[in-house]
Amino acid sequence: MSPLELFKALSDLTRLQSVLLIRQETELCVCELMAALELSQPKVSRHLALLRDLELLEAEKRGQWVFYRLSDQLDKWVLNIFDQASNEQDLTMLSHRLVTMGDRPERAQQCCS
Amino acid sequence: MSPLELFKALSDLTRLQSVLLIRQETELCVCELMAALELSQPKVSRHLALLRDLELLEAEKRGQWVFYRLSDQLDKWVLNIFDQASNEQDLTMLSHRLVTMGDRPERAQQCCS
DNA sequence: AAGTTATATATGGTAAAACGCATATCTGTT
DNA sequence: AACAGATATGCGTTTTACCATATATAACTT
Repeated sequence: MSPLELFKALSDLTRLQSVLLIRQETELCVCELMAALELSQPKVSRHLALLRDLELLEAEKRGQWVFYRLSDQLDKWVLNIFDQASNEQDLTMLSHRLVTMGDRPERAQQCCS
Repeated sequence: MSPLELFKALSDLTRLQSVLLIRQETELCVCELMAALELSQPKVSRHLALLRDLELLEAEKRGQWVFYRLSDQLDKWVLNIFDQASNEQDLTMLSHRLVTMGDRPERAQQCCS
């Protein structure tokens, strides 16, 4: 992954929002991103496939859903750039649509204190 | 300047190299960038104009030359992203072509200790 | 003033990216 | 088995980005 490849990957609003929202939420499935971004399924799926091919995202199929999360291979400089962008990019509207969406897939508890 | 606008600006190799080389050299004129990047004059000029319109670069005409440098209005997060990219982008070949180019415009001394 | 150098921009062509729609696949359900 | 939901992909179209060439402008030189 070169800086140029990263900047190309993030130079589309759908992909930028997808990456930053996934980073914030740890993982999201396609239907959750459809709801948050208010976009069609093929459009979301195609952009996620592109990010997966670049190894920015990893996909895991669980039942009928495919969950995407940040690759655990990401270099620090990539994560630093995500951080800088996150501080400038407002995700509150997207998060809100996530919380209020219907039929959100349930997930195992991340924490059991 | 939004993250999306910045990533679009940096998602082209000519623009990415121009910005990082200008950042390293403080300022460069069009003919120096032509020599360093080995590109045609209209190509360099057009990409610099785009970066200037986005207010990433400032242009100053001095005699027959136009010198470009980073805008002094840049937010910290933008500079941080430049830093992260600089660490990953090799500019040694470009710097070398700068040093060895013929008819390089002379500049006032930056320092007079 | 005529020529040369440095830079900017207009134009038209080409290639890449993104899109919408249709469809295929896979999983779970009745 | 039939159906419904979730995801991926094939395909034709549109949009966008980039480029090369030509030309315009400004400054310096002789």
